[in-house]
Amino acid sequence: MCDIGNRLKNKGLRVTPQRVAVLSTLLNSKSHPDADQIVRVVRNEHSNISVGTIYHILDNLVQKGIIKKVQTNKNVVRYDAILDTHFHLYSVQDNRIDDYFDEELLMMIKSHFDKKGIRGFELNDISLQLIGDFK
Amino acid sequence: MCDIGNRLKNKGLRVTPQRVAVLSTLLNSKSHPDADQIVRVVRNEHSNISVGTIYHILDNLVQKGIIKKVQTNKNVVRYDAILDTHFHLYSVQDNRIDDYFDEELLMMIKSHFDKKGIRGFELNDISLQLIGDFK
DNA sequence: TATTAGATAGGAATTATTCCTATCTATATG
DNA sequence: CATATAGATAGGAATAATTCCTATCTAATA
Repeated sequence: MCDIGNRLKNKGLRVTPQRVAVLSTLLNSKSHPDADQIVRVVRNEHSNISVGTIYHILDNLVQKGIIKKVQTNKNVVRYDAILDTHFHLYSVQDNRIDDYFDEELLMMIKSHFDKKGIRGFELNDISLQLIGDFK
Repeated sequence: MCDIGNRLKNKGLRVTPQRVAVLSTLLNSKSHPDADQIVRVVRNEHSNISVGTIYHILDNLVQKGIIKKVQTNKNVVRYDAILDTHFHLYSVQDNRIDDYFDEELLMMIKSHFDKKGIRGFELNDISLQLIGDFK
């Protein structure tokens, strides 16, 4: 059984062609697509998969911690198949979100909070967007 | 002329009761409301201000740099009247977003990027969300 | 291979936002 | 202070993103 099947099975989700199609589409995408973009790619290959199902599957995958939602300031939700904490380069102009891995910065921020913490708040995850323009 | 009037005028926006109501509502709010919440508060006092106008005004204010949009992973846009770069405590459970000011951390991150930069990317702003739970 | 809990298709419903245009008004100017 | 007008608003229709509904289907267990 392929890796994608295992990811589903390990979290107690049945392995269906629809879920495999959605998850592999997201794994193959570098651009943090929204649901509509995922729908278009998935239905290119499997024209019979319904839109509602794709939304439903994306929810499943988020609930089970197999994928994550990406923060935006638009009224669309975008998705990310990379679970390890990492950062995002966010270009407003071309609506593009790229991954940005910076282990040094991540350690710096983590140790900052390990030391001082935040009164009244239990920190679980860090989401850093670097806003600017690609050149 | 009050401070709110000046904020508008300085950016070349006419001072109208509608704009004053929207901006002062946002300034008085600590919770980074979405448009619908702003609509409800504004129309509590001024029941004749139309919903479309409030959306339009929020856009104006963002365009002119008088307010900012806040990143979320829902399909609603939320707003922030504080312009200085600061961070957000983000609780998924109760859908609450609080401000978090941490000058030390901000300086740390800024100087990190002053030193090393990001190849192929011009950095303009930093958006950091601290995800967890209030206790 | 039969059973069934869980998944999907397809479309309707809902929610958030944008668009449209006739009417109105803040403000610059005489 | 009266007025002209560029810009703003009201109200509702239109669009976009997502969720909901339910009859049907199927992966996986025994």
